Amino acid sequence: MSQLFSLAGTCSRTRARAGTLTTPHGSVATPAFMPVGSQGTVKALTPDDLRVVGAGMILANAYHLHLRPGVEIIGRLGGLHRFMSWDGPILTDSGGFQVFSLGHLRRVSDEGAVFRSHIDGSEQFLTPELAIEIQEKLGADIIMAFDECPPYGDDLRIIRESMERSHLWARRCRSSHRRDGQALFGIIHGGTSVELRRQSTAFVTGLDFPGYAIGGLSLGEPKELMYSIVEETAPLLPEERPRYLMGVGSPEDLVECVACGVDMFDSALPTRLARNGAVFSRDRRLNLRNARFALEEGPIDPDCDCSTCRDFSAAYLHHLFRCEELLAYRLATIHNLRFAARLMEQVRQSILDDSFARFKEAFLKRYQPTDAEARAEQKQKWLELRRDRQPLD
RNA sequence: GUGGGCGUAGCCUAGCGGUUAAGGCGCCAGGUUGUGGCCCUGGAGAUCGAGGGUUCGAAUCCCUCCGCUCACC
Repeated sequence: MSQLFSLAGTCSRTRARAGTLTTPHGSVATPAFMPVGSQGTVKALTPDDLRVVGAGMILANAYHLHLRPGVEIIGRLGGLHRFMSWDGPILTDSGGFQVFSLGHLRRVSDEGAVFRSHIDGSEQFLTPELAIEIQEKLGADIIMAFDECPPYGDDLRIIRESMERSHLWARRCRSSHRRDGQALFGIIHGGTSVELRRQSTAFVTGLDFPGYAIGGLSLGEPKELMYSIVEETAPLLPEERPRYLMGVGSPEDLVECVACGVDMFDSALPTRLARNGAVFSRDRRLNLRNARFALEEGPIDPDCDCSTCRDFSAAYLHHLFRCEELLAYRLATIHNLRFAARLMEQVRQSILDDSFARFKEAFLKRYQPTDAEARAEQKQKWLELRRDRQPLD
């Protein structure tokens, strides 16, 4: 397989990197945000829409597609790319996260996880080998190791046991993966413990994967805690391999974590928020359902170059959401994904110009993610937590 | 016209003698991070159709009126 990742530039004042991912279905400029399309569709959009908003790679999900329609069907229909008519790069998640978040967990052992389908309640058994087999049949360009994702708040002993199980599974994934032209990424675990993250990084990088993910974050921990773990973990990963932070995608998180040296991100947040009427703008997040938009003639973001902002007023989107019209989902999703893609483009350009540190400072100063009260609450939570956690690290 | 039923927040209802009238929808705001379009959390909003009476106490019981509705003429 040809070189998967190449560096194009680095920032002199932070750890930010710009690079290129090269896959059988095209190349992707990094840092990159990958929209989530679990069921073989980024909800409300067509592949043409995705190309227009500048989505490089998209993320599908082995768990969802295995339960429905099943990989046999997708295989007979020519694989996932052909099935969903998207000829760009695809990354599939193994389903580890879903087993532990969606499915009714029955039993987990070193062998694998027994759980109930969230669709029909049937009993399912997923092992590292099966997760790889499913992902090989789907045919994504990048696939993920099967891992365990313990909830935030578990104590250190449980996090360590879970991490060790993920390590065991990572080794089995590595040795059962056969398909050429498909890169298997290992996943670093260890919760919010810096020490466990170090151990996990040493173990997983020892298995020599073509790329590495930081998993088990963004599960309810305060943002500052997540940043500090990413800051400690990302630099330990091999410089010449791509680094993927799983499940992170708010604008401020993207900028913060690029600065720690992360190259790839995915998150349901931009698309999910869009379907609930929340959109990003240059200054802050907006809730289009708010009454104040009823007469707003301008676009939701005057700086945005997406088709939604070009053609429609905020007042019209407000109306569509009030009526629960289907077009609302599409227009808001187009905007949020364009916002994320454009943010990544600007970030990348500033890294290449070596002006990223200034860009980051200016962006974070202007962009207000949520309202002040909610942020203060988060900060308080973090301070209390830091007090309680002192003995652990 | 006669007899019955019903009038409780913008809408639909619960409460049928006992603190401060409850809930759903809607409305006003928050939240949402390896996606179920769901969901969660706050908030505002009611002279209980009007007037009179009984009672320590009435949305609740009685009387009159008004409005809606059904049946019979």
